[in-house]
Amino acid sequence: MSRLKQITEAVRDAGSLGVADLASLTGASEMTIRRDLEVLAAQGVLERYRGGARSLLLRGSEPPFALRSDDNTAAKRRIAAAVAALIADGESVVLDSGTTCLEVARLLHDRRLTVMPLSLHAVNALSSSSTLTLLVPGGRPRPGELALTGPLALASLQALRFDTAVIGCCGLSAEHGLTAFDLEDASVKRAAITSARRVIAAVDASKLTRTALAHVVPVSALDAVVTDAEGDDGLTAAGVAVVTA
Amino acid sequence: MSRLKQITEAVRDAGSLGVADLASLTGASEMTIRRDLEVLAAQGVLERYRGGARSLLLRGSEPPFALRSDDNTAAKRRIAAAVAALIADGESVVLDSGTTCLEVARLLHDRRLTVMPLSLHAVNALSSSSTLTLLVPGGRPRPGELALTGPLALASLQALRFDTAVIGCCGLSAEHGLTAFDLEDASVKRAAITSARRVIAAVDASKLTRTALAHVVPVSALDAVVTDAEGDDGLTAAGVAVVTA
DNA sequence: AGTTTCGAACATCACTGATGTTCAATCACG
DNA sequence: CGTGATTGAACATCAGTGATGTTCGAAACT
Repeated sequence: MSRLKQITEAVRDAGSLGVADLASLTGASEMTIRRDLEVLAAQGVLERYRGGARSLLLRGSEPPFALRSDDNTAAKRRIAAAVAALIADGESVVLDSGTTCLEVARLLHDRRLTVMPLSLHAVNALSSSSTLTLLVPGGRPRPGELALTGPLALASLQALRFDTAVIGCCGLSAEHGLTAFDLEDASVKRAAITSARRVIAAVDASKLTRTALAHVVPVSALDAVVTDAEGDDGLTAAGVAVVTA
Repeated sequence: MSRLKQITEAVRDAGSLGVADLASLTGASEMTIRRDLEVLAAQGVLERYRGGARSLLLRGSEPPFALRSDDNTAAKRRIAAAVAALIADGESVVLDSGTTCLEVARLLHDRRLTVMPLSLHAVNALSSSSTLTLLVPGGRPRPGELALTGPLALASLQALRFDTAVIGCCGLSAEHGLTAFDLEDASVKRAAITSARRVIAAVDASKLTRTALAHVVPVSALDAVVTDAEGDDGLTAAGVAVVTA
């Protein structure tokens, strides 16, 4: 686990912690801890005060992109590979924001497809491809996440029709459907789903036990769920094809 | 001058050249030349054949972004600084693609503004800013240049009104107005100009003696031209404020 | 006023990317 | 079909960059 994440979690669990505590916890020097706190404060994870820092992470909010991106990479890669295998050459694909979908983007780099990613991270991963047609939606990028949101993003999606939408999420259950932490994200996801003929949700196991604030769609709107979990949680019963990566 | 540019120009001037020639010209090993040719071929600058490469650069086309970006940086920085000084805090700005405008973007990073850049390079330069409101237009990024074009870009621009447009170009003269190499770019520039109350053109000296294929607007559509050249070329007579950086 | 904390500046180190060298495989041409 | 030139993969080397630690003067609490 990276030191940044270690600090984030220690501060979150304790509410607030001193620089010296964090230094002895991580084994790094106090100067390094201060530099880390500066980075995390810039990301909005915590707030510094003289001598330490206090957490700003609320329950129900999401840790920032940079800290999630190397979480569980193995599972994400497997899920992404399974998703990529479901996509046929020549298709047009809208690709959601989030770390799992970013892995999907990397796998699509040399494919022959039309892709519209909903986050600038994925746009950057794909912008050097010479084989695929890249479409950028408009919008206001959310800091850190770089997910495109707002009326421009919705308008871009409404103007187009895709063969497939690949959607990530923060929570998924047969009961509560697909949920997201951010309200704006939720409406973008919904617009993406509406614009696509087929909807694939890419969901790692941890999301299947979680429900987030914003409801996006019921599971009946999904055609397939790709996950690394064993349990099914009633998804098949709801008429969704579950693919285990 | 970078070795890549040296190779590009030597091949362009000779039509085609051998690997050994390029190695002795640049002082690098043949292996390095081969790797360079691979890069340049991927950018569409030239075409490789066994033993050498032949140029693909047509007269009237533009060398790729990566080769222009560290050309004349001093002049670009000065122009960019003068442009940034013309923009007041709180304004909304649409920022054209191109290397000069990318320098402007870097200077706007910590300002309090609303900015919509028309190229992904500038988007990336600004996406880490916490002070400004960043808007991304939709569109299809042109390879290399990463300038956003097409109906989505036009729609994004038509949906908004800006205080200021900062426009780069490939050619500018009192007689032929503002011109660009790429037709799609030209319509995006025109849409940006139409959506803005005030139009500033950022133009280095080399552009003032050049005219490109696509006509964008006459000089009368410009409010100010920021340049590093001494000569005026009849711009002032056409009613444009000329700022010499 | 005294003590603690902070951050700028420099030193150090690991790592990445660029370049060169070697050599087996491939290609073009006679 | 053979021969010599050309290519690119693999490894070695080196410089530049980024991360970390140390020091020390300045700033902030008590």
